[in-house]
Amino acid sequence: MEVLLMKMPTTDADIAQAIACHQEDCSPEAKKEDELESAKAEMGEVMEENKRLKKMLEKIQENYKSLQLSFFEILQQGAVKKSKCSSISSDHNDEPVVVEPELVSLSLGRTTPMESVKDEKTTSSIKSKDDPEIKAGLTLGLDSKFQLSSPQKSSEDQVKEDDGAAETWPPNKIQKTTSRNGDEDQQNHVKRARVSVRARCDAPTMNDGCQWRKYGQKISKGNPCPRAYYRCTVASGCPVRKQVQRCAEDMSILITTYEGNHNHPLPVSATAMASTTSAAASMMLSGSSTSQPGLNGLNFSHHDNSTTRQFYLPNSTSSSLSPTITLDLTSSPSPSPSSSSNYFNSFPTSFPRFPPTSLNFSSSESNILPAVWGNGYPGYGAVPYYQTQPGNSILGNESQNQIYQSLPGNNQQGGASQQSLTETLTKAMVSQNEKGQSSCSSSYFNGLASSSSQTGGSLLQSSLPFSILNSAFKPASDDKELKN
DNA sequence: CGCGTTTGACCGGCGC
DNA sequence: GCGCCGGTCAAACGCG
Repeated sequence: MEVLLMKMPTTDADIAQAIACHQEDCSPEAKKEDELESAKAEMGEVMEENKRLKKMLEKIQENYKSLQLSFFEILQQGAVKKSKCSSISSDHNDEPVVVEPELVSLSLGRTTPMESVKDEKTTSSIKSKDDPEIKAGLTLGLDSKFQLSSPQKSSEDQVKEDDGAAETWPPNKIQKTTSRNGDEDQQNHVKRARVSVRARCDAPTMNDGCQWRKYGQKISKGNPCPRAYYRCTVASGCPVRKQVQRCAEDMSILITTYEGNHNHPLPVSATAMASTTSAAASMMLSGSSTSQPGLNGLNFSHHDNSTTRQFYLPNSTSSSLSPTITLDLTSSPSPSPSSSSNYFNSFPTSFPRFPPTSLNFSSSESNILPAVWGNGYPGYGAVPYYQTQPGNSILGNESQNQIYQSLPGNNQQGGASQQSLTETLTKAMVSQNEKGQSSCSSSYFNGLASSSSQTGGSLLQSSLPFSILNSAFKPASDDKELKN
């Protein structure tokens, strides 16, 4: 690949030289014709090489997509597995070990494991024949997948999860009237995960592809900016809610907190955020089911002592009962690092089971994600929806996944954002996986904050800025989308 | 007129 | 028990 790419300018230069010689030379006509012929032949070769390169790029992109999908499946399955495993083996049993799957994994618009396995098998078997590098990447993903996945079991969990999500989120009044078991109800509340995303965004709210309806606004203590409450209106009974608030430190930073599982198929453009938050929530909850940080290789507090570039919600919307994971997608540190550091250090640390977890994916060079979320879409209606019967969430997600996979390489904005979003998370986590750590997904967090200093020969380098990934694995058309 | 937003009231959890 | 605070409800309002 690189050899071919390197070859291109030289051949072009050769052609130019030949043409120049052809123009300057005043030799007999026979010689001219010979040179002309040779130039034409070289042109033909270059064109063939171009075609081959295009094909290779397409293949690489397709394989990359399939790898991404499979990776998220691995994460989610691993999360469920881990939670079950830890709930059984944990000696911290001051609460019932029965952890309902829907509260362990925040699955926003993900696909069914079975379907994904099929896709993975077919795509990889077809496409990984010729290129050894691609093959290596695929086998990497497939190996880990086959080690981790237990499709049938997971799909059962999936069903429970989707069903349970709609039941557990209704307002407290309904919860109390429908549930007679107060402890169980409270456990549900305890295990509900939140994923908050910090991103620079000028718009009042991040455009994440879903439809939201505002149902309330509050001035919260400690932040002059009001907090807005939104409810997902893609489906009538969707339990997903989000809170949007500007950061008190930096008004340009928008903090969006997602809560709950979508019980309906998502718009294509919404799967990016959904899969990202889903994976993040799954990972954290898989770890948080073990009650002590540091157990099973899980060390959330690792971040607390590391860099000052991670932030927690200044006045976190989460009570001490709700695990919250923060995805910091801001491109630069706070304008006043010292003050912000102090400020966030003063954030209450009274998280008995769920210390707030921060993922810092920010890069000094990459400001892609906020741009995509904030301005990437002209509007909700701009991206085609996949309409299906409400309530049949699994079928809907499968179909949606098929649509997502069938997106052409030069596809819509949704595809571009999906790549940039998922690449962000994937890259950070794949780098952890390739370090040979345990298959439990929570271990992906280990050393994440210091991942920028890690080196290695992995396909997806964690030290690479995301923009490099995007430019390297995307067709030119996607780059155009990102610039918009 | 329908839909979405605004905003004050209300409710429940939690700390003192 | 009381007050504070976060979260939600629902009537009023505005806009297309």
